[in-house]
Amino acid sequence: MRRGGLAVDGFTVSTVVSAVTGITSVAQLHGYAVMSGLDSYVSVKNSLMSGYGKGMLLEEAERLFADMGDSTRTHVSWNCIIAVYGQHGHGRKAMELFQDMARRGFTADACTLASVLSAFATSRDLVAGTELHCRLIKGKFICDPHVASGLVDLYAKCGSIQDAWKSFSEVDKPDLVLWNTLISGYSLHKDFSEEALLSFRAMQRAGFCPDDCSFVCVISGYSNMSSPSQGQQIHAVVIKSDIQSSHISVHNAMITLYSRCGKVSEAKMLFDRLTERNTVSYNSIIAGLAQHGHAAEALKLFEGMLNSGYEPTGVTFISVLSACAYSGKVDEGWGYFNSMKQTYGIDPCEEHYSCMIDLLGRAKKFKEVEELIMKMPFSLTSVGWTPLLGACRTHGNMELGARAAREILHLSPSNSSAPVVLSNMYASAGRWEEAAKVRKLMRDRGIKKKPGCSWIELGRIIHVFVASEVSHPRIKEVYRFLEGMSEKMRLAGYVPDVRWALAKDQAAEGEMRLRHHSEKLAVAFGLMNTKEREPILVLKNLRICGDCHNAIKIISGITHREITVRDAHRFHCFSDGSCSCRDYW
DNA sequence: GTAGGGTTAG
Repeated sequence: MRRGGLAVDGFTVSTVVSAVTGITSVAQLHGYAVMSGLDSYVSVKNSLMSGYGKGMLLEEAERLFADMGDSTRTHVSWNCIIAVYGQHGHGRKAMELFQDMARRGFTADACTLASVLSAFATSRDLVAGTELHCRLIKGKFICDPHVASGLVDLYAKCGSIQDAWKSFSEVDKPDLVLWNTLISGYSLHKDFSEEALLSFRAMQRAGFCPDDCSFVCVISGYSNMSSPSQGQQIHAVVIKSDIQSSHISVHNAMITLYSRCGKVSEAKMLFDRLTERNTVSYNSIIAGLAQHGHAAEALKLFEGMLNSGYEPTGVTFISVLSACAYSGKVDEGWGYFNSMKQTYGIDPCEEHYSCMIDLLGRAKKFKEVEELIMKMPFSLTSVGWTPLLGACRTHGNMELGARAAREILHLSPSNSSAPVVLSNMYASAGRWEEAAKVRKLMRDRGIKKKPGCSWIELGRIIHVFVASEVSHPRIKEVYRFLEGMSEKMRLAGYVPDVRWALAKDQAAEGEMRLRHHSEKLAVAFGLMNTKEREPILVLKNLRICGDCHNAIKIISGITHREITVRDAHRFHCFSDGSCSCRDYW
């Protein structure tokens, strides 16, 4: 351009700067602007501020803004710095500037509000966000798609999905991004996966052509549904849409979708075929492999990732540490945990500590767990206490388990799984009175146990089984089938483990209850209704019970079937009488 | 010249 003899003005530099996201380029352009005197243009300063913000260099942006002073600033300068604070998750700071701006006589526009709201969404600040929303209700701004998407995003990320929908419905003509925000909001909530799909279709009916982001959002909604046939269906839609070749994030979402549907080998194939990868691609496949118990492969891939020059992130380490936890690799886990800070400059957050607690707890190293908790730079929330409680149950550490359960109940009083686990622990140790006390506490507080349910998809129909419930139309056949198999199971070494029966049952009654566990019913139904040797997949909302785990191992041996059960934590792949988790879970 | 949505874990 310069060689062609055309003048480079402030506007050109602004345009170029805003098109550049890499920080080195922004710094270079900044240098160029200073040298050529173009930095006297406000528009250039504004764009440089945005450029620095996108490059996560908050201080540089702040310096530019401070140097400008009130005489140079325009309302766009204010909008830019507010957006930068939003990108860094500083909601309250964005709000302060928003108020400051008004005090100094600058008028806020839709652009300003969209940025402030997005800042609150990023910082999950429902209180401040709602306050701002209330002040907007009388005005025209809530009908602006940019402002509305800030509201939808805020409410969805803070868990108020109904309010997200309300904010969406205020807008007469939603644009593509607003639709995507709604779909993404639904996809964040497991119970609203169906709505994510419905919105995706509604958006198409409204005449919009989904972009890469729409696909990413709807695919992550599908991932929560864990329905293999629907997973394949959306893959077909992606391929047909022709969007797939160019968008790495769509592929990454598909990798997760296949993993969560129990098809980790398909996920791996997809990953292997990628011509372009990024850190998230690695994070996705490492997570998938870890959840399926392929710890060695996950860790090998992690090493491959490092060798190929990809920088791991905090999320990478969550998968890596959970791979170690699932496979009992204590020393390796410590090595990776320590390398986070030392080698990669990543400060471990509570999730990482929680993985370490899980790793050490499963390995029965409770002393090390307590030391780690003492050394932590913050106090544990239920995120960390939950795996510890699980480990205490596995190893029968009643005292520490009771403490963990108390802490969880204190921190999140409506948590229903902690008291159930605790009362089961007491019950399996024969401490019935204490078990009953916990049950009473649950009743008093109105805490209800989440019913265990398992489901299996056959011919695109999802069959749901709830423990001890007889609502499935063919439930009698299922019981007959299990009855018919019980002798073979006994001969193969199955002994019912009544420690997993709830409450104060007599042994015989406990055994009956075990037989009614939802995962056994779903597995039996699968075996009855599929061809010989056909693998089956069962999904469960809670963790698989120890007795079912043992029973399904034996069933896989006597029926020569590959049976995969995905519970709330991970996948168990049973075949020839053993499980991919090697009984370490 | 400035603004809104996305993938990964638990």
